[in-house]
Amino acid sequence: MADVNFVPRPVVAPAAARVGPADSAAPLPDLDFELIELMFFAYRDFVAEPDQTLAAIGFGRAHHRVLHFVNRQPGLRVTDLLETLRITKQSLGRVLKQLIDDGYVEQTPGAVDRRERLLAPTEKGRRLALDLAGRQHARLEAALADLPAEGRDHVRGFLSRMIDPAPRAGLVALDPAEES
Amino acid sequence: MADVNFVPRPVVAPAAARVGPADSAAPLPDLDFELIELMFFAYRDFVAEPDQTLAAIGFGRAHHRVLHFVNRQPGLRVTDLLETLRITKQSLGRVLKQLIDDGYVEQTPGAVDRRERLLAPTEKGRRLALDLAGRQHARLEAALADLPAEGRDHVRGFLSRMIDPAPRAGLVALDPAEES
DNA sequence: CCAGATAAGTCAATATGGCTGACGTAAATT
DNA sequence: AATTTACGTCAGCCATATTGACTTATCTGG
Repeated sequence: MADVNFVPRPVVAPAAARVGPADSAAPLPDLDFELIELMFFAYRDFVAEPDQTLAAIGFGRAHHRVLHFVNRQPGLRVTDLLETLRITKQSLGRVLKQLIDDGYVEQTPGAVDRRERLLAPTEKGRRLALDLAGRQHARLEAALADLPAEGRDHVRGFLSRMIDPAPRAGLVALDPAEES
Repeated sequence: MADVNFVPRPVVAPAAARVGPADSAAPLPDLDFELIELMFFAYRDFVAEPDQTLAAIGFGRAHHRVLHFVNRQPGLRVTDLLETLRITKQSLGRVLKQLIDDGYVEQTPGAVDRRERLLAPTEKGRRLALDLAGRQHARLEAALADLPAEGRDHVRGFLSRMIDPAPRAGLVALDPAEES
């Protein structure tokens, strides 16, 4: 067990067999390199399919992320999106403009605060977002299919705990020296 | 259950509460958006820490990947690395050159095939690779800590099955029409 | 032994998606 | 009335990826 389905790399040959003296016998620390690599390969293949679909219509991964969250939370503000994605206004501006110009996302002024531009997917945008999400969902489902019921919760819990807690917006300003 | 530790987004307000008419009641297909987002946030935070360390010495994520696999399989060839990372020779070239120039990676001509340049980390390279891997390992361990013994296997199996099978190098040339 | 394949490196151009810094404008808040 | 906030935009920089073309050294099969 432990390397259940591990196929990613070419694994051409033991590699170390090609070097002569490089067998430096330094006791490698007990790190789970394999799990680290699983994260890398899993994420890479997780986004590969959407990437292809997007490339065909002149979009990239950045457009996907924006469209995804706009579709998930219609009516969200630009600022919300910036915080969610943790990118700058300028970076967002570029891709958002394209999404709007190409008719995937709509902007409407906020009803209560008219400075806000609330974002929502158009029907076209919703279709694309759901198409992309559908592929990713299918892949996730396939990977979860063999697991027992608790397995799904384990995976979900694991991923949740890999996430840094959201930076508490207001409360950070306190200088530790000020504590006295 | 199901949203065990889900904290990522700012979640400023229900969002839909700000739009008036946008409640288009279209029956959203039954996709696990939350899990899709967990993948996104988990991976983002998984690489964030290494990214910071690397930025301090003028390296980026690309250097991390190269150094990681060189450290993992000392003596591997440039070609192996290209296949593992699925990038082009030119992309690799730039990054690899920097790693060599800065003394993190060494090249030695293959003993049997002298065209090959076998890659191995220097002591300095090994230290950096292990430092980065150590942080990622710690984060993974923390996320796995709460799980029961089988939980770890579930996570591992899930990630493994998220990976596309390696393209069988030689066997692809067969045109289906040629089958007859 | 030589022709051709292979391993690696390199030059040049291009695209994407991040970033900083500096401004501008409209609307809300104090 | 002054300030802050939400958003947009111009300009430039950097990292990382791409394609295409070419060179050099070396290995391998006929």
